[in-house]
Amino acid sequence: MTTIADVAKLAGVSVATVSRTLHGSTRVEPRTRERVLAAAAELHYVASPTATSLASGRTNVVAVVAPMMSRWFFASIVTTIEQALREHGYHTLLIVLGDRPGQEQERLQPEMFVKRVDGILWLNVATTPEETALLERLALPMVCVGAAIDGAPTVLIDDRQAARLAVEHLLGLGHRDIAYLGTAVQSTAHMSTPAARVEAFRDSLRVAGLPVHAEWVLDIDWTAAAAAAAIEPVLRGIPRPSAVLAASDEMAIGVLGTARRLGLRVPEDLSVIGIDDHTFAGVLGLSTVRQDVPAQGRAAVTMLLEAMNAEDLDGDPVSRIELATSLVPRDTTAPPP
Amino acid sequence: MTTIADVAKLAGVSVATVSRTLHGSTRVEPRTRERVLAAAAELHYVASPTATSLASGRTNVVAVVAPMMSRWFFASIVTTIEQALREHGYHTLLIVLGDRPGQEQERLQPEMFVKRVDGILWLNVATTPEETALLERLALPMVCVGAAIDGAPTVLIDDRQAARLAVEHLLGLGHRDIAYLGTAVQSTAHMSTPAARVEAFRDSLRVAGLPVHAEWVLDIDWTAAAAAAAIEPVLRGIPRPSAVLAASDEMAIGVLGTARRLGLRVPEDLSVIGIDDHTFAGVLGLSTVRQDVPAQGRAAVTMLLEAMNAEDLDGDPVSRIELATSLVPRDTTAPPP
DNA sequence: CTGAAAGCGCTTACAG
DNA sequence: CTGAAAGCGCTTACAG
Repeated sequence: MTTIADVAKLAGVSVATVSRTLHGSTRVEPRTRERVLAAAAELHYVASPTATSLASGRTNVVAVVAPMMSRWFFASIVTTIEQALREHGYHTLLIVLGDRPGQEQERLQPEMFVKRVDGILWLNVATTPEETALLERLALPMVCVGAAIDGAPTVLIDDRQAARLAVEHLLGLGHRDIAYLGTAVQSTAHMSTPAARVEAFRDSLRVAGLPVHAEWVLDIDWTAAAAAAAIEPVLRGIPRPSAVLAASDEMAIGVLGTARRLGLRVPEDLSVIGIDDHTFAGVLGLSTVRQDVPAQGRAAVTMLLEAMNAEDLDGDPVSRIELATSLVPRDTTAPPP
Repeated sequence: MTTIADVAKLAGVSVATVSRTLHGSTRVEPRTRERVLAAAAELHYVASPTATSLASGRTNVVAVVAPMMSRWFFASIVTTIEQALREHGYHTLLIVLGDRPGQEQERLQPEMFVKRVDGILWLNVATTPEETALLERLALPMVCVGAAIDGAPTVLIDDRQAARLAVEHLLGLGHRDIAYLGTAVQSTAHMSTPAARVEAFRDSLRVAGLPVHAEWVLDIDWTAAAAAAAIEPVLRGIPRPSAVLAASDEMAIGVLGTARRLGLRVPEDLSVIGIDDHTFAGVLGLSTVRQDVPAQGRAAVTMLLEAMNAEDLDGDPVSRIELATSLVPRDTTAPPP
């Protein structure tokens, strides 16, 4: 591999001058600058990031921590984040943690971060107290998306509004018997999204003077398969709900599947609405509440860049960005039978 | 941050001894070993990966290059890969390239890899000749999944078999008029999967003595939305196919959506089959041909680890792993009307 | 078994 | 504007 010394020799200057013309703040005489650039190009010189980091103290790497990639939200936001970071000269170290905190062994290791990354983007991962403590001890610039950790800046959507929009849509259609999928499970107990959505669901019914059917509020793990299984007894029951609100489109798709298997027509016999506006929502005609995932990713990156470039590492701006959501009615919701 | 010198001082030994007891091959006297370990623990010492890399020449980082994260295949395989790499002490640098080669600017930069990673996992990304040349110049250990690049080891599925299984399933049911979605688009022209699948489709019909309806073989970009749009005129046409084979489940889901909108019952009026066994396939009752994505990810990691640890960097084993697929008939395929 | 020292490839004050 | 030199925090022969 060619080093800075090779370039210096070919250009007939010192390594310091090479370093300066390549990134330096100081001025370099145009002619020597050209010589250096030519030599670097000729040798296909690429500075060793490892040496650069050691000397400069910055790694230009950001850790992106997600509980999984297989869910639409994470796949989408990671794509946006990786591109936004790259535009700003940062590389993305991906850490997929799994969504069950405190399993067999510690999921989070200091080695993942210490002196390896300049900052952390924490995506909707529930933490144990030990993990929170570790992150605090790390004292790295960090921005959370979805789940907030202690005093870290956070970007999220207005989860209460999202659920409220969905409920109000169903109420407006005339529904009174509404099932809900996706309360806070054990593994997400520390996260605000599941709790906020189900609370808003309950509140909206209450405001409308309607009862909440406790046995129709289901506590499952936010996958399509779990939703499909959990909703079956409810849809077979008598009476059964005339509408289902799923806290995510993936769960809503599971409900669609079960309705089809049971011979229930959607929306004639059953209305179904989700939250997300998943890639498949349009194609399947799924009514939903849309959240702008790329916007969340870009906002998080912007906030992290600010935090990493902040002079004083103490002055927590404790910023918080909350994005609005919007109703997208499609074909799976209609007045009750 | 605490350094190796801090640990050495606290333990009353030299930094060399600390380094040795922490990773060294050489023996260290049990008592000094204990002192060092205690000191390291007390100080929460974590070696600077940057300094370690510079001194040792290895980064313990692998670049994972994917065209996107938003497709099921990539989300799934990246999850597996990240975990497999971590188990072996490697970190994952994620690079999302976009699926259109040769856009505005070069997608691939030497800076992404040079002296930054020990190896590359190349996931199904079509390359331009310039990109291939760059990768060759890099001379890094590399394993490809899906798309093969020059002499690099590759893991893929038997694409011809996958398409054949699907066609034979439809033929067995009595279908003779079959549409096909997902031939090689411009952006995937250099990749073997799209071509292999459509060729196997054609061959299978030919073997059965059936004609291929050219206007029913559609060239789209492998998304559900594109499939939903492209299949519409075909399903509205007279005559129309009695079955659709989509080269991916995501496209098949798009077809399901359009069939529903047009009031076509599946499978009574139209059979639909995909390839993948996507997370949603079970829930939606989609017949498909299953590919084992985690197995592909694990195989790729194993091959890359071997390549990175190989003594002689020249002896290309040019290995190639081809995994079989299996038919998973569900509810969306039935005999033609 | 252990320490002193060179070296990995950069950056960055400090002189000039 | 440019160079010599120290320093970033490790690893690894080389002596002892």
